[in-house]
Amino acid sequence: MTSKTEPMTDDEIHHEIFDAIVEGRLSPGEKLGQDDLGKVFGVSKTRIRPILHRLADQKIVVIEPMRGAFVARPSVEEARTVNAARQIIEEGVIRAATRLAQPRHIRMLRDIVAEEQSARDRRNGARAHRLTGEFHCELARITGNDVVSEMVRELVSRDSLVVALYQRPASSGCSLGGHADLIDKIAAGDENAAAHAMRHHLQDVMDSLDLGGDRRKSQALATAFAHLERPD
Amino acid sequence: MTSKTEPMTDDEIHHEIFDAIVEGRLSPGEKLGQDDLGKVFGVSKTRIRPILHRLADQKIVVIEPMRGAFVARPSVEEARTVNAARQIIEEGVIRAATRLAQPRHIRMLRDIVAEEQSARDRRNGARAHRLTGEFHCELARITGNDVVSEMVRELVSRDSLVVALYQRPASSGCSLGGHADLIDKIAAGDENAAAHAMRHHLQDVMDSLDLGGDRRKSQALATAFAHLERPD
DNA sequence: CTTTATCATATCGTATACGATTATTCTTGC
DNA sequence: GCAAGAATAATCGTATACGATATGATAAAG
Repeated sequence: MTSKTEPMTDDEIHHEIFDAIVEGRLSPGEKLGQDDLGKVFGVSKTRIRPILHRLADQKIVVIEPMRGAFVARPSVEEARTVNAARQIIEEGVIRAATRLAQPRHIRMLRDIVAEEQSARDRRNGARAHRLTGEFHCELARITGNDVVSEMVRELVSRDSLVVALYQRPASSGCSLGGHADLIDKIAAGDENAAAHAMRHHLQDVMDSLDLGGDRRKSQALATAFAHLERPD
Repeated sequence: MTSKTEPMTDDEIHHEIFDAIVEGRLSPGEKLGQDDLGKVFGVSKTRIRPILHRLADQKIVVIEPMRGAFVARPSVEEARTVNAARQIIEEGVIRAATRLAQPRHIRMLRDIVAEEQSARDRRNGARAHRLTGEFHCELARITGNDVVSEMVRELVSRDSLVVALYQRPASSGCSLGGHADLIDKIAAGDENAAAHAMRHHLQDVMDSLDLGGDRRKSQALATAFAHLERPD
């Protein structure tokens, strides 16, 4: 299996690492050694390096020069920025989706929410979280525009790291009603209401996080010890 | 100067090639040989390759396996998709910008339009085109959100290639009124009007292009038979 | 016993070298 | 004379090798 003969393509390796990060198999801050990854996939560093850089472009990996690559640990400020970006971008998306939505799209979205609910009932937080992201991606797909879908996908994946870092222990079911509400507004064809609901939904998600905590002390000592005011 | 001692960073090389493409110094379809670029920047292929892949991720370069990298030559379908994406994304952007715009922002936008007009009067099409893109980027910057700015920047750069390929010879001054109109709507604080104007402005830009023609074919043939004759 | 300086190790970043694939050119047959 | 096939040249993709830099340990000084 993982012994010898694997002509694994770059995209496959990328996708493998990408999923491992977004699905939480790799925790924020974890080191991603080039040689280690090369051994895992049976290739040399030469092919790993560009992939890590690509992941760094997607902001789910951080490369510290001469130190190595690590799973990104988004700062509180970055978390807020990504969420704000989603509020701006996805407002346009849901408006377009509302204009274009057809019955089958509505059904698909409702199916996802149902699965999401089911996963939560089973205490399967990982799956529920994945479906939450998928909901927004499928919503973007209604536009029929691959460029838009890809951008939303990128934003959602970055948000995955944010919730992985800052989610409150017992707050996994907060955004459920939000999605159902969005679907209702879309089904009703009320563009303004849908846009409004989307902004508030995303804001709710952000408010449900435990920002301002000392969660990221280990990462950015600069901010953790900002009160010391060390003169440069 | 360009002889020996240049510790040029990867980002600098990337930015150099990026600008050369967006500003039209490198035409769509042009080959980007790894060894050639390496010689130009005084480094080895090893550092060029990841940069080309990064440009490929940004969709302004195409990498054909075992063939090499070329400046992207977006198809008509891709051109339409990118424009449609801009209509969706930038609607959200201009709505946010309208909510947040302050007098200094309005002045900045007007300055850009003025420069744009000036460049057009001087028949400086290249500069005018660059300022057109900058207008949309600055508009995105009003949101104060780097993620949003970067996304708009990416879309605008892709559109640069589209107009480089499909722009009608004598249609360089079509979108001027559009920008001024957008500013008026923003200054008036009328979010819906601004969003509407943005969609139509981008649609106008698209309509002003010469799609559906055989521009793609003739360009390809032109380069293929460049050594034979000049039909121009 | 703490602190600082030095050394060893491990990992990253880059250049070079080699095999694989494609484009081009030349030859040969029709 | 033209077309098809083979050999050559050029370029891409990958692995290996080497130099540079940061981390951790060890030893010496206070």
